[in-house]
Amino acid sequence: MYKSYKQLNLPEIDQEILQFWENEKIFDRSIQERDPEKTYVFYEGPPSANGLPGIHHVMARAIKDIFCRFHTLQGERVDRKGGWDTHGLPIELSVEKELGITKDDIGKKISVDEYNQKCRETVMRYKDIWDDLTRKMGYWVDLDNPYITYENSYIESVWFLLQRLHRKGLMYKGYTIQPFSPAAGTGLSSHELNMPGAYKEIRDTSAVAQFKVKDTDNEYIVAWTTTPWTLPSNTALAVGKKIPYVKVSTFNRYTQEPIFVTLAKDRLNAYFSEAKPDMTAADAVPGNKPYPYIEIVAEMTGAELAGTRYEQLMPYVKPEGDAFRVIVGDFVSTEDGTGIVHIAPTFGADDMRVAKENDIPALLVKDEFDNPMPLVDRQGKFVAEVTDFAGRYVKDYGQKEDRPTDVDIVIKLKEENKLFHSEKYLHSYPHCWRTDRPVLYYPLDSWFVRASDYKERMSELNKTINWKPTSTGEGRFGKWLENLQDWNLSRSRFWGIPLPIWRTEDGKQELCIGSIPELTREVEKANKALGLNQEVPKDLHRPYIDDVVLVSEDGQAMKRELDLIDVWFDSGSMPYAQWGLDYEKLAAGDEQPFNAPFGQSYPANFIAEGVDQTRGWFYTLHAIAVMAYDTVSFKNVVSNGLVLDKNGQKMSKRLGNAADPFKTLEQYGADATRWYMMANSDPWDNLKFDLEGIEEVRRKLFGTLFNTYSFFTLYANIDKWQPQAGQSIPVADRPEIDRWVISKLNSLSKEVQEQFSAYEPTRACRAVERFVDEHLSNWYVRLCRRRFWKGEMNADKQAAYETLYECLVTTAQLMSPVAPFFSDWLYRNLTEGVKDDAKKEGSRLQFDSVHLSLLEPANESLIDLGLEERMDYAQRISSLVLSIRKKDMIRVRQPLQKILLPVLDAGFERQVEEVKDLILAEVNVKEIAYLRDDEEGFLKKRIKPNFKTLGKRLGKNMKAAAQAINQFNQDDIAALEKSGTYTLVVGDENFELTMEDFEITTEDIPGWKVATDGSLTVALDLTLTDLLEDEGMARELVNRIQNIRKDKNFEVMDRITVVISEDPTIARAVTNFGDLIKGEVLADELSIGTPNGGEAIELPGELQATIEVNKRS
RNA sequence: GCUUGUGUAGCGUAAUUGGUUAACGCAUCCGUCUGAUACGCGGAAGAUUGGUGGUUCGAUUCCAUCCACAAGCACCA
Repeated sequence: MYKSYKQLNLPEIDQEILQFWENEKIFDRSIQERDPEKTYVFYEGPPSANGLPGIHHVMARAIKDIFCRFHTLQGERVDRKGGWDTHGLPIELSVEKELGITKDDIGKKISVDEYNQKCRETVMRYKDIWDDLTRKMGYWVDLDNPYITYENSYIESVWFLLQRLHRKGLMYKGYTIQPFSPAAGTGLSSHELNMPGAYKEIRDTSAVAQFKVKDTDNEYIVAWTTTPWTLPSNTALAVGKKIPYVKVSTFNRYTQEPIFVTLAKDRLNAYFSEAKPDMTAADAVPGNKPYPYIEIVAEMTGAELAGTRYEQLMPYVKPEGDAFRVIVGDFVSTEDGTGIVHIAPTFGADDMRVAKENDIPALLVKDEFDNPMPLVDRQGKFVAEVTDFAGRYVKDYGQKEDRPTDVDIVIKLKEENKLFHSEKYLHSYPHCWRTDRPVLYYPLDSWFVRASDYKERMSELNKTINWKPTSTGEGRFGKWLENLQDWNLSRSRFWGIPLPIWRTEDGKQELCIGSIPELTREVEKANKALGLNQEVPKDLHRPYIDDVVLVSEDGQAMKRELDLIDVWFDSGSMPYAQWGLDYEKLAAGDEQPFNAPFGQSYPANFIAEGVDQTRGWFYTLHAIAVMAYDTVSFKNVVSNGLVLDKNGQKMSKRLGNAADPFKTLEQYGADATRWYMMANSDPWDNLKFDLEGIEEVRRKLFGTLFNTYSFFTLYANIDKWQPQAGQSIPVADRPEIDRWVISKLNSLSKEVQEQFSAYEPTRACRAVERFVDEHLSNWYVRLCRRRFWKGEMNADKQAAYETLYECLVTTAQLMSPVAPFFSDWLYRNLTEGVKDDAKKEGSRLQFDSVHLSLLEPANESLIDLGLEERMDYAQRISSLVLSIRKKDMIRVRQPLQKILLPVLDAGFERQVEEVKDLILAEVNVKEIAYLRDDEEGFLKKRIKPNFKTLGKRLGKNMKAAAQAINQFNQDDIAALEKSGTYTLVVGDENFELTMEDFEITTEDIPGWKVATDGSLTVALDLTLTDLLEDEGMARELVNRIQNIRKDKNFEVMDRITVVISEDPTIARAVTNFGDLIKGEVLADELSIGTPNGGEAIELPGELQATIEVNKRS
């Protein structure tokens, strides 16, 4: 017996199947039972269990799950090691928030030890919730043996990779400009700068300073800045190579002295009102108002201007090198300012870069340890050397001063005839999210990976990766690689992987450690040399590792560089670090000394994450693989889009529009949710997540399939039908419609397998939807219903059962990657009773779960495109007939005599003839007649040019040709059809056209009711004879009696007796079609008489009658 | 600001890669069928394919430009 259910309950199925999977260890078996030689490698990008999972995680993980399951289905072995990302800023932040401390307090209020302990506890806080989601959504990943990035074995593997890069000379310590918060005393990551609210609109004092050209009396180059405090550090001016500049004569508005100023021609109007040759000093007014200039005395391009030397603006400190030159910068624009940019290499990233390119020195002083430092210290104060402003904060850091330093600098410039213009300027400027104080761009020491050295190689190898969608790989990722900068590895934090570099005091000797054994050796060496008694710490994190002192070759003590590494390096190392180091291989000098099964699991066949990982995980995986081993680390990558709310807004807790993944799964089930996400749109498009869409999927796909299954079980249980090996009817011997649906099924199987192989889940899902709804349920089952419930078991019935059964089993397999629960439920219900036998025979029904089954390639020999075509005709012709009936209000139960079909071509008639019976039964018509063209002029035809074939040949004559062809009359068309060729004359050119250059359709059959669909035309004979009317009435009676049976809750197989009240029309119908009625409603007796009670019914023609239906005892 | 992507009926998506009635589903309205299916079927209404220009005999499709949305990267004088 097949299990039958009252109604579909997907969440209940989830529960049941989950239990089953766990009890029978199905996930484990789905890996263990596969050939270890045939692997499909998948990498799990580690989530952080520090935050709660959202609905977008369901999306991302559904994608991962689908392709892993699909490849399992194809017989491959897909190991799926889970992982946890345990380091990083968000974790530190949540710990600090909880403890109510700031970074400053670490080491003071709380020891680093305690702090890190707290991080370690916090990081797995939501692990249980994550595991719960993983389980409930049906994501199969190994959670029992995950890699965890804070474990020693992981850390030392990362060290090994770092050491490998170090040995290749790819790591260096350098000075770069980074966002820095003086108030908090820490550098900030771009992540922190992009926190909401970090950029604020503020009003700054801006200045246009006058830089005096060397060896002139009063010629100046003017440059604008919104940060006057950087002016003492100026060492160059940048211009645009092709930008035109002008030198104009005028007066200084503050000193009234005559001056010449150079600025971009495009910016002239920003500072001057007009040319006024008779201008006097009195015309130069203070304030913001532009005033005139006398005249343009010279014009030049930036390229010509470059090389000009000028005097230092604020000569507090002398530079070491060739400074104070005009140089060319690619970033210079004329959008605002003067088109000339003031360069202070210590306080701007562009500045530093362009200065380096032009050998411009930075302005530096020596700190107390004789190390170079900029003119502003780490607290944001000017150094002593900047005498006028020494000790003053450059920005507002809570000091109580009369005036901001910027204003005093401007005043000083004004007095010295060095200021051309000043005004308050409103702009957005980054602030430290913690202290709310402005950020400075400040040069900091950092460790870098020379990623830019591998720029070309990374691009090259990237081209071998299959990106979904390609635009992300070529565009977003490709462009990023083209402009690759060195990777800043340093993070001055506490909870993360420590940089394994030890240096001597002078920084001249350094050692990069690549494993715990190596560290042990070095510690022993140091102990001996320095007389210490150190041990390798049990935990490689700070602060323990900071205490380790190593020794250089010449006996100097070496201390660890205090930085941690960027957490992105952690996750990018997972292909190697998830397995840990194999010390034997390491000792043997293996270049890839990682534990098994590293060799079989590198590189990955497939990874998937959100697009936001393009420059995150996708990049770090790629960069590390290319730099360390000159390979790709993944061959296929799917980057999914965002999950937005149904209005296209980003989901956020704040807006309250975030969908709760648990509620969604609980209410709709995992399968409907997953299916909706895949079928609705390509996963790389943003998804407008709408619960109604899930409901629709539940109804249309799962509901339909459930009903199809219910239908099958209803009759299969009555007939006690089960598939039996060796007894099945060869497909070739089955009826047309069976062969058709089997053909469709194999076409589907082919399509679905192709699409999944090509990482196109949406296309695969839509193909399944179409098959289930349009073909299986609403054509095959609908037309075959009678075969299941009519009569005794015979070959035809047997064929019907087998066909439907095969369709259901294959469909379960095909949909199983996306809908793992329902498909398993379906597969198991179908195979439960036959599994034992199937095991003996080794058939595909033998498996304990659909996820252990093997999906065979589509059987192409069963695909019959001709058959599919004629069934398509049948569907369309039926639909057309029904539409004519509808138009003329003739109900389907009323039989009609004849359908008339104009013959399109010889093949058409043959095709339709094969499916004639199906059409006639479906639309309740007695016969089909074909109209050939013998009777000229009977059919009214329409002709259209075939643009596809003609367009190429005719080119611009196409328009004239189309016009000529559209004007063909019926005789022209007939002549063309007879000869098969036509000579088209356009202008003085002749074109020989053949039949395929035209599309001829039948437009009308005079005297008949006609409907058309594309090239198909159907006419219907609406004449009603008495006999037809009687049969129509008989069918009405069948319908009423069936309804009564149903109302009375009779069993499907119950026999009945029927008495109908007297009426001449009814009597005639009963006389002529009594046997038909009896057969349909399973009546042993049918009579006209006086019903004893019974049901009152209405019949067409406003006929009233009473029918008495009784069960036969 | 730069880069990338998206824009088709109220909503969600198609369109054989440049070929002529722009398709499907949901929702709405009207009608209808059913002994698996409150499901199906039939019909109606609903679109200047974001705007403008261009290439072409022909553009939803190619190009340019603008607009809107989203993301990424910058944010700097």
